[in-house]
Amino acid sequence: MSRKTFQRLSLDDRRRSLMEATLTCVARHGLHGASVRRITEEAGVTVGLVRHYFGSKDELIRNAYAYLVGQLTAQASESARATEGKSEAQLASFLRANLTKPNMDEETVSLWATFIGRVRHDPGFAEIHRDGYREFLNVLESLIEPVLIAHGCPYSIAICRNHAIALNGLIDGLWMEGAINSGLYAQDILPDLITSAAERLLDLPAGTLSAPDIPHHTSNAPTHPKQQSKPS
Amino acid sequence: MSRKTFQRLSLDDRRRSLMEATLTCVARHGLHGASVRRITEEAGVTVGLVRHYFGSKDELIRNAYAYLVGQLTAQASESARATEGKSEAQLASFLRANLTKPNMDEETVSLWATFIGRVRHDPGFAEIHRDGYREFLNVLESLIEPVLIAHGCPYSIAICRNHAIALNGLIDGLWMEGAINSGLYAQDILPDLITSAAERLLDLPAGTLSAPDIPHHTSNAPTHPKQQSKPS
DNA sequence: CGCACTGTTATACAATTGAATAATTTTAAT
DNA sequence: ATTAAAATTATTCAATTGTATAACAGTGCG
Repeated sequence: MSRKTFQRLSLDDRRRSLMEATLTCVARHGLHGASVRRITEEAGVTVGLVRHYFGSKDELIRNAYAYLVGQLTAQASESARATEGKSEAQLASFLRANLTKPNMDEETVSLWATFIGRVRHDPGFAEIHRDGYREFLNVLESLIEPVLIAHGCPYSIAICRNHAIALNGLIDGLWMEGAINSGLYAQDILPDLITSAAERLLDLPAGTLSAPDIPHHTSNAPTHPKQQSKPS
Repeated sequence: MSRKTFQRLSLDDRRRSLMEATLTCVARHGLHGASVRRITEEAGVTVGLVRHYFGSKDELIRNAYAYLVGQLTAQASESARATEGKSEAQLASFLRANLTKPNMDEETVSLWATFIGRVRHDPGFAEIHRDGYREFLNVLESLIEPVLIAHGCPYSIAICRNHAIALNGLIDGLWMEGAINSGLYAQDILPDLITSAAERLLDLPAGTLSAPDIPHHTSNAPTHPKQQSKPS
């Protein structure tokens, strides 16, 4: 009857390991099925560590949520930052990043929704969500602004913000429904769909955001390959 | 120690009562806090009835979810159907209905998100969600079609469907973020924002959807004096 | 090498959970 | 008014939950 041999991890490593195990368990079994025992088993440790590192299970879950939100926005804005070239390309890259892997992932969306359900009841969750959302809006605004200016669109802070709100809604909605409703339509259509939709939302000429350089191959558009009617 | 006096309810009434109590409890305490005991206490009965009417707690929750989804789409499409006049007005009415009370409600959105998190793990939830989503898309398509035709827009089944997908994404995203993020911006702006956004998404002339007849200048009514009556 | 520190394991415990069963009351038909 | 069937209550039970506590073991410092 020897004890389990173990390895001491640094504070950050152990905390991250527990948070990731939490996300895995919530994704697999839902919030109600993510018990401390399952989480710690997933992380390969025993239950005591939750109390040791996070004080309580709730605090662990809150931290895991913040960890997830951080990763999501970081990945998308990183994708924009990594795109060289004109501001249109960066905005397009950001939009597409939200509707392609790894962000566009059923498990991730499912996780996100599960946590959103707790925002209303837990002030800690509310704060995490609000901060994440605010940052997302800010990134979006900073990407929209130069595009509007470059095209001589009517511009003001209020206009820019409203565009960001609408665009964010579009991203979120397509992201959620698209990831969960795999089956009603192919997810592949979403990146092209959102770039074209964004052009119209921002009153940009058609084609501004789609394929300035790279051919995005709008796969199979059977009958009407493109709608380029521009009513005056 | 006499027993609790009780009243026999019809099968439908009792079932609905239990489903509504379930939604109330999930909204108040989250899924994990909606225990059979709390639910039945909310409904004013004892725990045995869950087994009697639904067989298991999971089945009760599934039914409550279907009940919620049904109410949501019914209310929105009812709002469109009740609007007399041109097809533009009906579409506008549908859009606005999704972003005003009673559909635009933090508790409702929170409920919806909580359930969405289970869609991935529970085939029963998945079916309910898919059916509800499909119907929502269909309603949207049937509202978009006549508007496109009336304005001589390029039209095909594929185009119409893509517009419905985008518009549905916009609705869902604004609905969710708007309801939960009260504080970052006023929810009042959303109805106008979505009508104007929808005009651009569908390539309609500006003003087509906004205020054809009715001035919906929703003067900032701080509190909603009238409680939305639940369909009995 | 020895020793203290603390990360980690192991175990215990009270509370809560969903479900099952038995007992009782209401309702409606006769 | 009797009676049978169904609805509802009351109670029990095993399993699981989150947390608390004590014992152990890996690590680095002297």
